Amino acid sequence: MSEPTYFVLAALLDGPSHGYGIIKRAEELSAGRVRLAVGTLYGALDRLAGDGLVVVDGEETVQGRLRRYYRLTEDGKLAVTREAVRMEQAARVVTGRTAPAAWAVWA
Amino acid sequence: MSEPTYFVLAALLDGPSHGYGIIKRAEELSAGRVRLAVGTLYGALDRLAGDGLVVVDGEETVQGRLRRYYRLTEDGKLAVTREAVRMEQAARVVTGRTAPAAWAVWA
DNA sequence: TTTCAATACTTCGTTGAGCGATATATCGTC
DNA sequence: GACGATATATCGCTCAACGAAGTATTGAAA
Repeated sequence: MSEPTYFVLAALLDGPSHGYGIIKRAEELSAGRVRLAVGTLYGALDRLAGDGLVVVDGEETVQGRLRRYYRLTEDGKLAVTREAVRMEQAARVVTGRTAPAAWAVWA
Repeated sequence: MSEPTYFVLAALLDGPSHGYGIIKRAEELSAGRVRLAVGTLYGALDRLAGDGLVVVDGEETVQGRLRRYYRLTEDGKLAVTREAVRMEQAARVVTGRTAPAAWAVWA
């Protein structure tokens, strides 16, 4: 899973959100580092919906603008959690050079 | 940086290695999870060499088989370390849900 | 008043990484 | 003699990322 896709899922952990809201939330969560391009976002949402990791959770019109809400499925929560663990382990390969094989015990 | 590329660099932290050795080392480091496809490996090495993150460190013929050694540059070491920190922070967004903004203080 | 930034979704086209497949070659084992 | 491990080169496909352009509303600033 790529970083943009990961942050789309992570942004939805706080509850359903719409496209633009996800972009803003991902930027917050990453301290400004991850700025999802619109093409990336909507492409990722379509893919994730196809994979059953998110579902459309209704639409709403606010001040003349359409909002389409997306919600994490249970599969989606599992996937993003597994991905976080995977990244943590991968990071430790480099950051934990003094005891590089420590995490491998539980893997 | 993608996971395959990251593990190519990580495999070289122990010292210079050749293509096939990198594949095996990456598999070890990831507890068997990361199996670099040959096309991925040599493509990544070319790219990384072009970016100055690795350099060719001599060739050797062992039992009739050519070995081309690659070595991490200082830039490469920096890049893989930065990448590890980035992944750790990204992982914490999900795993550290009880105090999600904790790391943002130092970021 | 009109222009600009923010909000909000759609779609197109390009780029490039990942990767399977194929080719070539040696060596040891079964 | 066939197969698996070791070892590199290269082609071509697929798909994610992403910039860009299009459409549309609202509010603030100039």
